[in-house]
Amino acid sequence: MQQEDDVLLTSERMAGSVNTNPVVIRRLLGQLKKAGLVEVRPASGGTFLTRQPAAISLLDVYRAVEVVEEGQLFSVHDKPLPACLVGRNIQAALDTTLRRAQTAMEQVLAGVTLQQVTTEILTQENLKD
Amino acid sequence: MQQEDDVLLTSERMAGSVNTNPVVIRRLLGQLKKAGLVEVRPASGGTFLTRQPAAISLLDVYRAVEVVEEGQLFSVHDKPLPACLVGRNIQAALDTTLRRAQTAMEQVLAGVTLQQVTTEILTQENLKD
DNA sequence: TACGACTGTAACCGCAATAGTTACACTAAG
DNA sequence: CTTAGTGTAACTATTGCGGTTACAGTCGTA
Repeated sequence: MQQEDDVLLTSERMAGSVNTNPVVIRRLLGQLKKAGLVEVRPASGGTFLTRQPAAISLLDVYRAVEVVEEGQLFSVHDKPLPACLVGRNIQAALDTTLRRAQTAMEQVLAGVTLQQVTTEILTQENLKD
Repeated sequence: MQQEDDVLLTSERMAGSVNTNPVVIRRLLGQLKKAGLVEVRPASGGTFLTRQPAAISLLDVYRAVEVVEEGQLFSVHDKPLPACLVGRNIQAALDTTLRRAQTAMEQVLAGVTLQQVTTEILTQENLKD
């Protein structure tokens, strides 16, 4: 994996590449690191994947940057009137459905790897013009 | 459908029931109306479903209040560097996958009706204590 | 061992989205 | 025509987040 011979991949370079600030990149990198997807060299820079791109799914990334808490893609009104029949039970009534919906979405992400995405990008490029 | 004999369902009542402001309710009702899900009596109040609860899916509601544009549950970085291979193509490369993920989620919502939800709520209530 | 390059993170600003609120014109049932 | 309720504009407050600055921590390297 480690591309030492390649050019050094610092947060600064990445930030420049997507028109943003290095700190934003480092924050994201921190999440990816916490999730064990990347390894970061503190001193003389450089970030590397800890696994083969074919072994990392979009769900891994999605979870890592926690677009949404493990819990709930959908969040439900959290201050219902206890006196209300609906307020008391709607959360539970909706819960399994919403959870299933979220899972269905995540399973699609789980089925696509970084490898596939990069391959796709290159394919796109060849089809240009 | 019309429950004339029942108590009048004004935005004020609904707001009180969920601890919010009548205007917030009216805004939501406006979206549901635009989607053709409800009918609202302008003068002496009252809101009614235009279809049987069994004929309204959670997806209908979800779409009506447009939690997310028809287009994209996921939005991708929109100002890529044209000079960058990845920037140029990642959107297209990810597009079909993300669309499939969103559709998978929506299909689950499409499979559940308001009827089922209300039934579920009542069931929950009976299981209490 | 000291230097320099880079990461990790706190702190702050600014912007956008949205709930909440007030106000008021519009509508229709009685 | 009166009155209760809707439709909507306008404003405020709050929240979340990208962007930015600043600086301490880390570690290859001379």
